[in-house]
Amino acid sequence: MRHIARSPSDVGHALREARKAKKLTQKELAARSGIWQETISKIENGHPGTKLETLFDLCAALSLELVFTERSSAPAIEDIF
Amino acid sequence: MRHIARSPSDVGHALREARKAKKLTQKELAARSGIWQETISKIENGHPGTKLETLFDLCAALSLELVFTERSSAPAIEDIF
DNA sequence: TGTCAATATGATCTTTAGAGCATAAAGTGG
DNA sequence: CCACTTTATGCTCTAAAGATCATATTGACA
Repeated sequence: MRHIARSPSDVGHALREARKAKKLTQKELAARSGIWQETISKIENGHPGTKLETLFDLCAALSLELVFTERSSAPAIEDIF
Repeated sequence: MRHIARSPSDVGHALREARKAKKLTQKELAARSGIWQETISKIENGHPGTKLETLFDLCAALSLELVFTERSSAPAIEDIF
């Protein structure tokens, strides 16, 4: 799993893909992360204003990490391998 | 440039390193990103609650992108090459 | 060490995320 | 179709981010 994100809605997309890849429901992820299912739904759908703390709680529960890199010229939202 | 971030303060660290690598002052970055110098200072120092919108504004101004990946077992905060 | 740039801190104010709860809508399998 | 699960939406309330300005502190260097 590897997703490039350049906007909050990309983040929502990446989180949803990661969650699905691990076959978790929002409810299960909520239980693991401490973030409410309703909030997860909103984040996955790109609602504005998500805080970094919330993001990292979800990342931890999904065993994800964020890597900052120089911006590539490659296409944005899509998955890369 | 490549930084792993697993917490908001890692993000602050990564942003500061990226800004310095590009030889920009907080003031210059503020002008480019639309985020206030005071706010940049707080983010770099790990003040809580930074929003994704703010982060991406800074990333855009620094030509950075975020990549979500499976968590490695490698050491956390440090830079990797 | 004096000056100016760079960064940090601190206060106020406005806006809003997210908790928390209820419930609607959408999916899905029998 | 129906019942159940999953996801989305909507509400109120409270805590807090970030804009904004003012100022303190730190850092560079001539």
